[in-house]
Amino acid sequence: MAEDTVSAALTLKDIAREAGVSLATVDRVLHNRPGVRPDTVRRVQETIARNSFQPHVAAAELARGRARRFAFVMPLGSNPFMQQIQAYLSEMSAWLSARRLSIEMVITDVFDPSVLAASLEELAGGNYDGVAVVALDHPSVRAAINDLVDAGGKVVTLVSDVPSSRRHHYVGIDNIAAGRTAGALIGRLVRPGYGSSPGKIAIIAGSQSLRDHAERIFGFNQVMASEFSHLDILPLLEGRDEDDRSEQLISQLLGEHPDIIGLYNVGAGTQGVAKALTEAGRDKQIVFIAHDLTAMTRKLLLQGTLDVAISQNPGHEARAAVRVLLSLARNEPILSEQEKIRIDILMRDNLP
Amino acid sequence: MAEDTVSAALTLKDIAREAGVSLATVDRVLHNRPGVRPDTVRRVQETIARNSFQPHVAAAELARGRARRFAFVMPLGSNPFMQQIQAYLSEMSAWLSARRLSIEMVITDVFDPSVLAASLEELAGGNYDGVAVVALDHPSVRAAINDLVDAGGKVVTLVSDVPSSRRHHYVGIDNIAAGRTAGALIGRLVRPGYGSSPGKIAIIAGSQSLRDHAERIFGFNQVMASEFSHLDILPLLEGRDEDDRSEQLISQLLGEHPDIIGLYNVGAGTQGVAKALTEAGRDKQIVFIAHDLTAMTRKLLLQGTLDVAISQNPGHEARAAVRVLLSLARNEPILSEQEKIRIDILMRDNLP
DNA sequence: CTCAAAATGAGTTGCGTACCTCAAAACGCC
DNA sequence: GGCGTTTTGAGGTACGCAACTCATTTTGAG
Repeated sequence: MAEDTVSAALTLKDIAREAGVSLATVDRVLHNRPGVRPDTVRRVQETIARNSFQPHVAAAELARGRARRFAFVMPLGSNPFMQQIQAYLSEMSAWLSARRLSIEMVITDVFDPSVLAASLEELAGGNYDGVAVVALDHPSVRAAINDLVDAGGKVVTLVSDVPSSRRHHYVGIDNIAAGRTAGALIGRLVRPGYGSSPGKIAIIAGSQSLRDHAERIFGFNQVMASEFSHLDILPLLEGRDEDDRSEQLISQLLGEHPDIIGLYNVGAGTQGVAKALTEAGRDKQIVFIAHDLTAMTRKLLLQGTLDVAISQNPGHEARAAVRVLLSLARNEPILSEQEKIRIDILMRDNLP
Repeated sequence: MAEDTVSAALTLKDIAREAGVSLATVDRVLHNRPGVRPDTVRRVQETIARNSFQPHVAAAELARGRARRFAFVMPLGSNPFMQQIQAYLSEMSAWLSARRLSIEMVITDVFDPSVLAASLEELAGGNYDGVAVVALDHPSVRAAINDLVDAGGKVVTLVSDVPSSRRHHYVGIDNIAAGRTAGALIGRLVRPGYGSSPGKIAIIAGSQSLRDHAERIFGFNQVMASEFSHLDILPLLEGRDEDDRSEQLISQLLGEHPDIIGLYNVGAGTQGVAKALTEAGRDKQIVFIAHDLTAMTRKLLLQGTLDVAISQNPGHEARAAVRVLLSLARNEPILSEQEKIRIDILMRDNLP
């Protein structure tokens, strides 16, 4: 009887007692505040580790008072994937407000390095606890990100990374692997040509100068060269992610090459490409692979025009970015397995 | 100046003032405690809704004092998928203890309805806040689940569902869709036979009486019949999820049928199946699809023996189960998009 | 040994909610 | 109008930690 070792959760007070110091000292150690001898710091940390003590997040959150503010820097325009991410962020509003978190959207031209860098520099004075940014990889953007980090904020790159910066985390996929996946699928799904040619593969992107597109193209070519070298890859077309232009380019290409058996659309403009395929009456013969799951690609998958959609889950990216920022702000470990974004292969039968 | 509408977060006190009642009454309404006139209840709820007030979860968590206890009822034996789920749960220990949550594992024979039901009934007296269970669909199990629910606990079925029970949530995949996905992939990846036959497809499962296996087989056959009727599906083999037995069955089958072009393993025993394929020297010619990502299936994918692994993410299932139980216990809404388990198509190039 | 600087102890306050008690007010019924 | 019951108000305590102040002790340099 009496006070037995009831395995009730330990508190800071218990740690203080066991380490033979006062609560104030434990607090100083826990928050890296100055004025504690290295020796004492070690003793306290050891006590914490020995008991695998974890501060009660609810208590910590309540005590700190002020709410946390995050900023999301997202691109202008009507990119459906980006809009989906924003929609999922809005969907979290109840979750966020119950935790006294606020998110501010900063819509800017992320494709202009100087504009993006300026937007980021502006945030540096805003006293944000964290920033998520769809980042273009450019020296001035890198510098702006590093400034944010130096100002004490946490920075997460979203969808598009700046590996050379000191950002804390990247939430997005490996686009080279995505391109490889597209290549492997095209190579394995196409049926050998009926005529003399073994079959040609067409590829269209928004622009080669977009980093994610370039990486996908690189991965795609890698696989085609090494594993499907018998297939004939046609020169890359650039559709600028526009439906009309893409449709026109593909229509013309289909006219010139009656022996196309596979088609990979690296970027947007899928609706235009699909239209060209359908109007040429060749949507069932040509294996068509594109990116992202939208209402439109879903429809195309169900009707068989599109064979595979390679996608990254926008909801997952939105939530992962928020969770990572929150964990970073709390100095909590990140569940890296949970936050890793996968390359989803979506076909008609495994549509979510 | 003066008190302007600073958009500081509202508190219960603000709600009480605005509704013209005391804190105690708001508290009674918020927790469905008796002793409040219906009229007043409505007025308070309207005030809460109008301001879209969300109680501060951290404060609520701190105030309630006692920690939450969850139980996970998992199967005996060495099923690697189940062991992965358990491993991911262990990995969350820091996350859990920082939130004063505890998880107790209850290992039992989930394939024996009476044993499973008994284990569940035992938990009903344990005063758990929530239970996650890998559930066999059987009347006595259903009754036990309903008892848990009646006792006030939250119940989540994991991996395997009991739709007819009053469980609050199911965390797992649609196995019919998984089977359909396997069928569509086999049908599209195989190369037409070289001889007279268009090619035969072999299928092996653990047992037809396992619900998840039966559902996958159903989905597989559905797709094969409707879309790939030119392919010849061989009679189902039952390998009891054992490597040795599966290897033997497949070896024999390969000997009898030189024109097999596709092979689908519905359950476990993938290592045995792969061995039979390799030893017959036909692993590169036959399209092989199996389930789940383990160290072994990963190796088989990389070396090309296995063409596709269809999987559900065990880490996601583990975390989703915990999060759903926690949200249910807090009477918080569930982010259903987040908790939905997807059917992953894994090939060599999109391995996580 | 002296003294200033560094390190530590002791204590307070507040965060927003849950949960409880007790008294007071309002209500419904006869 | 009186009575018992129901509803409401007012208030307190506790949860574990952050953040702060101020007094006291320890330390190291000269």
